Amino acid sequence: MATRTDAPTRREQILKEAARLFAERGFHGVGVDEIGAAVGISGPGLYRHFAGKDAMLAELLVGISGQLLTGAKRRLAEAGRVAGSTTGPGAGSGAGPEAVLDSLIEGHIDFALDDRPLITLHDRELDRLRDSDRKLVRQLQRQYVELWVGVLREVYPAVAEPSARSAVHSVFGLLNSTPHLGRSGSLPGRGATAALLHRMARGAFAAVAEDGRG
Amino acid sequence: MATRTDAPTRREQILKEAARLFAERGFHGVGVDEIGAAVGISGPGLYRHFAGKDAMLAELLVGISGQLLTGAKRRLAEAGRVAGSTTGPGAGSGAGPEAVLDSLIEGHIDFALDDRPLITLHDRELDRLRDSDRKLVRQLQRQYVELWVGVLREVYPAVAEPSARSAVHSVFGLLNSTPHLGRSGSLPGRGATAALLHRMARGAFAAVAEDGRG
DNA sequence: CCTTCAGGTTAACGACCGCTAACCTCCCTG
DNA sequence: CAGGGAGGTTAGCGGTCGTTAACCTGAAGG
Repeated sequence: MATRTDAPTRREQILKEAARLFAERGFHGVGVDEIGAAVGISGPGLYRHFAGKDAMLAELLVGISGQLLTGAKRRLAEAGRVAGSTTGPGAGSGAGPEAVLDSLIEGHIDFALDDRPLITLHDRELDRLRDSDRKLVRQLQRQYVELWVGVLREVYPAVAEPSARSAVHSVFGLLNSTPHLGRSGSLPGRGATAALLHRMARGAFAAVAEDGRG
Repeated sequence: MATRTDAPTRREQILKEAARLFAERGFHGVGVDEIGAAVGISGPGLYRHFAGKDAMLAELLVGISGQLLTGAKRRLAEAGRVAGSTTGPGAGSGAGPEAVLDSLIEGHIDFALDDRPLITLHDRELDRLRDSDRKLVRQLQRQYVELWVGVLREVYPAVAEPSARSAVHSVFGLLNSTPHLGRSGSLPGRGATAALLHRMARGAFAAVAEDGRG
């Protein structure tokens, strides 16, 4: 998460290209030879860096989920509040839950715009993992969702928990739609796109609250 | 689109099971033997009904896109208005564009809730098609999107066209999130889920209009 | 009763894929 | 200047997959 200035290592190159290829053609649709070719080496040379094709996917997916969760926790902490305590409502100290929600949305949008292949993989190739890895990824994802649900219900206390959870999943679907927004074509600049997505996410959440005790 | 009462033909069984399997494990992740086993026959027996595995996927994707577009056109026509004319604005006769938008949303939600595997395939396995089929599907999808964009801009005339198109894609992402909403688990009933999604879609669109000349 | 044909079956082929084995070649270090 | 490990290479094995070939069967029709 630290700002990197040095050149990317071979391992990172491989992961990046593998992510792009997996997103484009699916995990089973890409051969190890193609991944190797994408970084200038060929075929089995990858096995000097990874235990196998599965290991690349696992590292990608665990990395994505962990990065999302870590970023969200950091943003929640930066708001000067205490996260994760399930002890009950009313514990919020101050610093505007609305601002925290905005920060979460902003973070997710940044990720969706900067790492489109990863966001594609994230909800597409999960079932191709070994059981243990899949469980880990799902656990990280669940924590991420629950973190959002908690913040959302502080902003809109009237919304029941199942509705809040569904709403969060749906807004993820909205924010993760970036790969479909013109292949770097007509979209009116990154900033405008981010602003648009942010406004829509807030609008969708607000609509849940209007008569939203489901 | 007519209401069917007779038993499904073997071809339809195959398509349905293939859709489910493709959605679960990806096109390349499913073998023809599995598809055959899912309908009680085994392996190469499928070739009495389809030219090959690719043909099944093609028929599924073309069918989905066509069904969505046809349904949307019908709903637009049922509102007693004229569709598709690019001759300019101001041609709307009456019957509330808001109602048309609601009808489009309702139709898409019905599809997303009733045919989750298909909605998953729809934006996931498109690149596995032969060029001609892929072009056809993309053309149908584009018409569908443009139809939505037209209706949306009648409801919110201040929204610029690129913003409207992005907004439509994003709302599709929201509505298509149904596969992630609990594997038939805790979601509070089909009707409530549909209503929630509908409200969120409207809220997202409304938020585009608020200061939304992007 | 014979034919035909739709809709199956199993066997097998050829291609491809993930992975390993064996080998090579720098470059760094003592 | 050894030498050893990091990071490549090519050859090839074993398994899987899509597809075809050849054969079977039961029901419909004249």
